[in-house]
Amino acid sequence: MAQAASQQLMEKLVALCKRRGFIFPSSEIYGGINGFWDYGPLGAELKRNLKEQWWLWMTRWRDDVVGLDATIIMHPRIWEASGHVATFSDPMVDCKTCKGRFRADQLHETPCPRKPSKMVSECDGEKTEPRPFNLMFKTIVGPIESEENVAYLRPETAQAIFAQFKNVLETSRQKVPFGIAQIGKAFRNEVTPRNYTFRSREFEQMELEFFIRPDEAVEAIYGEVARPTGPGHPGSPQPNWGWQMWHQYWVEERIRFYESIGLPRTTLEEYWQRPEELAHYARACVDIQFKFPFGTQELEGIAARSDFDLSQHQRYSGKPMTVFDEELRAAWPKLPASRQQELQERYYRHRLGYLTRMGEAADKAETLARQDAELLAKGYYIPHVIEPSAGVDRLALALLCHAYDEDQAPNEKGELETRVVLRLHPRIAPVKVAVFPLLKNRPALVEKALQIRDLLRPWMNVFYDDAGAIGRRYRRQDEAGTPFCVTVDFETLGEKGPELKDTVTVRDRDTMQQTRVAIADLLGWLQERLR
RNA sequence: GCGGGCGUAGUUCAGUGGUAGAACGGCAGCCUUCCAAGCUGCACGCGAGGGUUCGAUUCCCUUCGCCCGCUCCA
Repeated sequence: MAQAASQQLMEKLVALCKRRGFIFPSSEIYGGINGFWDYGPLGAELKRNLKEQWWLWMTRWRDDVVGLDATIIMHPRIWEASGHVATFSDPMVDCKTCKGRFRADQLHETPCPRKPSKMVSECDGEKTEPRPFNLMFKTIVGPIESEENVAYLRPETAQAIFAQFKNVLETSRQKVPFGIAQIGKAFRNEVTPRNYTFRSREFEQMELEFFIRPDEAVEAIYGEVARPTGPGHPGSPQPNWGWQMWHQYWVEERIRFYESIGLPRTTLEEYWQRPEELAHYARACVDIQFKFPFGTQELEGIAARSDFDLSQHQRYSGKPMTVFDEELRAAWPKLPASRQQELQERYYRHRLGYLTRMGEAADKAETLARQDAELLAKGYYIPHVIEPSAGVDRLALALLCHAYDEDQAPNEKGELETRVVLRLHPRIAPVKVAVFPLLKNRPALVEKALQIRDLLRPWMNVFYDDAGAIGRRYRRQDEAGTPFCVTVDFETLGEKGPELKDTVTVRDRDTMQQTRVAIADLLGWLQERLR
């Protein structure tokens, strides 16, 4: 029953998005293309506002984060370093009998789902040939279609940040801890795009890579590392924070962001990945999930990625990804020898573990890890990373799902009718204010309304409408999620007495209440409520 | 990728081997002194391709897309 209701809600939402111009199927006149969606006039505004809010929140309003806008196609070696070529392109075998799909190189180690006593390689299910299974979109750079010209559309925006880490560090006058933020398209050849726009093949990400000192460096400088003492926001960043504090800080910051654009905490769930679920390089990962009608699903992942990413690029590119930390350099010689040794040993073990997992030969791994530990004592390290990574499209979908509402409103005859209203937060509403003349066939009303449109237009997205009855125009804006409608009536013109001259009615989307506001105060009145 | 269901107007639906209608919506005009009013008119569709047929939206095949379940999900 609940399932049927949620399905109905999604169907209504999809119809509304189509009808009002939020979201269309891509290439619809040719029958559409699976996993691709376009944003119409209202959707484009919504998404733009969403990204704008994120950008303000994550970079402009902070001193310690800067932006980046990198290319979608990058050097293919980036995806070898990141691990995407390996994990995204295993040849797979499908079993037509049990419908299972298996990695071709693991058939001898994977039990058959039907007869677990046998391995897949020895069961009698009918299997396909191994087929390459690449979740990255491939393309050719340059006109020659040859293997060495193959490149990929990025499956995530993050790697560009790591690849440009050194350039940004050197030009931005930032010091660790600091972050690099980026918004951009990413592409994944998903097996099954599903749930409307939730899992699309072309999508947009908003990612922050926040670079922090390794705990050993914090400890060397400040004596000890501050760790979380309980749940909740830990307050303003402190220099002695270790990775756990930073991770918790970003989880809480991100939730505050969602609250600021109209997703209350009650609509969200935190999912802390269990140790066995974590990627091998991750120390922790929290998914911020939204309770979609089709299930509770991830909006954003906040991962503590250790120094894995920059380390990989250091190994693959041969360029050092270390930073020099003057405070660490100054603090180190003042430490007792035993402390130095203990910190170096811990750092060494961490580096050795990483290098070994990445397949370096034991003796080489030991040499490299020893070098890293020596560098630490001189003030050099590879920064660790906290990565809050959000999907723009699924967030837009979450906002639409949360905003969709139906209530009862009286029509002209006083009968109750169902009113569809998108209760979007004013910050992200595509249209901030609609301006109407009460009647279209009175030139004085129209003229005044157009003046008000022009008055507000430099400051916000305004929509002017004079077609049909006023009630109909209100309802149209309700479906678009417009928080305020301004109507110019005969009072505005001074026909009902001088005291209401040059005032307008402002109608509130959610309460349908009307307020009389002087035109002179209108801009300020609205801006206060749109902030 | 597998199995099942479904594709008719912007939306929700009806219908037929002789090339389609309703409601709501949209646009234009008239009207309308605050919540989808009224009148008049207009526009828009059988997902695509192929086959059978004198003729296909209807039957057949292919394909694309959507929904559900499974699978997958760095």
